Amino acid sequence: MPGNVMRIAKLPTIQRLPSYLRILKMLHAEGREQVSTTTLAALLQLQAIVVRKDLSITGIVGKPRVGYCVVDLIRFIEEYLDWNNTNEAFLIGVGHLGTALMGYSGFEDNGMRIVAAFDTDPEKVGQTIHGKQVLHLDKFADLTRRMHVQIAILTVPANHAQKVADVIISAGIRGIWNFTPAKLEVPEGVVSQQQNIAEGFAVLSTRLKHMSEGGSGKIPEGDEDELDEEV
Amino acid sequence: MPGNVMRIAKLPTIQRLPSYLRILKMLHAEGREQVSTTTLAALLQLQAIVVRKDLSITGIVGKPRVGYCVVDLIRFIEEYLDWNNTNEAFLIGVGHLGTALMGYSGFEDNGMRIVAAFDTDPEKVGQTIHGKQVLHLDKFADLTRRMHVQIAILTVPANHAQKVADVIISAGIRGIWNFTPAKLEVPEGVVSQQQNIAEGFAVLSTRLKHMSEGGSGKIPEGDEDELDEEV
DNA sequence: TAGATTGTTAATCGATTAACAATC
DNA sequence: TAGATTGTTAATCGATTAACAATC
Repeated sequence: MPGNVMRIAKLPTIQRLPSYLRILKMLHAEGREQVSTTTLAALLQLQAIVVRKDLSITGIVGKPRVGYCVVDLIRFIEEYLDWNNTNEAFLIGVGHLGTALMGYSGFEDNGMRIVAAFDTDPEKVGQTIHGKQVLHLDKFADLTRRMHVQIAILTVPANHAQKVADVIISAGIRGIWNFTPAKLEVPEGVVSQQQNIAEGFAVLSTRLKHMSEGGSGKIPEGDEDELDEEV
Repeated sequence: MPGNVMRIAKLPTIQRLPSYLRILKMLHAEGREQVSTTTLAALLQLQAIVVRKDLSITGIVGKPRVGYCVVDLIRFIEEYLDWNNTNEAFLIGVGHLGTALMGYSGFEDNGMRIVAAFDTDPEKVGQTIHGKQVLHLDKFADLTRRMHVQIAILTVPANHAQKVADVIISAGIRGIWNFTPAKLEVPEGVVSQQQNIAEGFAVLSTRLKHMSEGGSGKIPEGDEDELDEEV
């Protein structure tokens, strides 16, 4: 019984919220004060009804014939996602990907900031990368407690992922953004969210394949019986 | 009418296939010859019935009481995803993320290989990163045609994404793996797949928030009426 | 006012889960 | 044989889409 696979209601909605936020901030920068779901939908290649349903979960109230107040909408979405006050995060594993994430400036828009990184490699420990110190993993527990950091970004090799996860969880980490392909087992009360880039490529490959075969990238409904492979 | 938002049947299944593949390759490396959905499900924190349904779309046939032949299953999944013959890809935009992806060795398991990278920055053009040449974007069209490359990985700044996409599409690219937050407009016959890391963090944030509020990270069903925010 | 847009309720669609016969 | 597992059909669940009254 896989009990720690948590279900979250309205998952697709939550996943779409960041793109609304991004567009809204762009509109706000352009001086736009009101926006309708029709406009948002066009910009994001969605149906207007989807946008309306999505926004409603934040509790925002719009004006018929006008739409929504852009700044209010930004505030409601940020509050819903808990992105209104910046969450501090530690990154563990300063490889290529870890280094790239340390230099990614976009996290500030997601209410998150990497404040330090950890590794065990003596070559990396002591360096400063993108303005952030790389510390030895031995110092993780102490710093996590002193700085009350709750979120960790995991960019270690897959075969070390569980071991490192156990360490950082016992140090007090409550949420792990897992960039490794390893499935983590975490205790009750700890959230692990996997960022699986292979997923995305699987969808791309399949759509490309079916496009060249079938025609339009859409997989036909009932006729997947042919199979030129014998066992 | 957002016509280029393509629908693909069984999207969740396709997204799960890479994790089966990863586990199966591990089991194969350990010398395991047969595997049941019960075992796979336990390793991936899924329900056995989900695994069974997922695997069935590849056309694999199992043996009651035994399970599936590991190597056959690997072959069927790879064939379904079109990962059996290595697809060559170009990467555009040699920033932090682009560099990290160029050094990522895991793509070979996904039937994909980055063969060269492109940029317009004179400082970057001419370099060799992780054994791959960085060429000027001017050479993209010529090389794409000569090498018959169909897939591009887009890691340019978001505000250049559409412009660069137009260039590479006219050069013959058929599939774009888009790592920018910008929504791309692509013509009929071209597939654009967005890799949106903010999505993942939105889910993590929301689960963390509701865990500390509600209790177990599961969002309650019908009582999201309270809202301590007045307009 | 006329009409675009919101917000809600109902209908549809697809994915997950349950049930169970078939199989080795 | 007994029983674990497959594969299929049916039931449930949730998300998307459609319809439409309310509103400014």
